[in-house]
Amino acid sequence: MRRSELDQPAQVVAQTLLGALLTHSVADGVVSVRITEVEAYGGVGADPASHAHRGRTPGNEVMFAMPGTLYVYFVYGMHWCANVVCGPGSDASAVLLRGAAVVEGVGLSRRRRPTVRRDSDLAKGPANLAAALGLSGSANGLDLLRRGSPVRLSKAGSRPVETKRVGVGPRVGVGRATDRPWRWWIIDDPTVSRYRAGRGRTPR
DNA sequence: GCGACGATCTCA
DNA sequence: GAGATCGTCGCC
Repeated sequence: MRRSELDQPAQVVAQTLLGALLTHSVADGVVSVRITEVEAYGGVGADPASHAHRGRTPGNEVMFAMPGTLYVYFVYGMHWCANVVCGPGSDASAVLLRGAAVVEGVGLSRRRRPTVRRDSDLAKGPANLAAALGLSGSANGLDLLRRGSPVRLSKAGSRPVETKRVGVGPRVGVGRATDRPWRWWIIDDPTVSRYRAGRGRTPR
């Protein structure tokens, strides 16, 4: 996958990433997933629901890195979530990876998620996706396009997803800017998470 | 320095 | 439908 494909607004990149492959290689082995559900988040001042909305802080600085950088953050005191930093430029927009199908390394991902029954649940939901891939804070800031990087993004061997098979709707669990249909998923795919409305909040 | 709250998940 | 669980940021 070329950097220029990611050097675009997150809403564009989000749809590009459907069907793409994300691979994490460690000493124990490799887990590779096919992305089935994504959400776009805007940059500074552009999206009240984005971590970058209020500007650069030590916690969100990776969002300001170049497109193709992996942004991993910690939520709810126990979960990690993974994002692909987008553009244009380093505008701090990003795409949250919410769902995926494990296509390689099912055994390793099952060891990371021992309670899971169905394979389709291994990387269903953003925190589960990060867990199945073994992504945590130490992967924050990695370049997903650099040759030799432990976490890689590619479209090799993946057919583009047909437009008619892509669903669109509001983001999950987001309490601000709830009117933006910035979530995309592959229709009828069992690895797409269930929709839950966010707690309502006064716009900021 | 403090406290509210969050891009979640699991189980009842 | 609620609890687990804690880092981060904004505000006092």
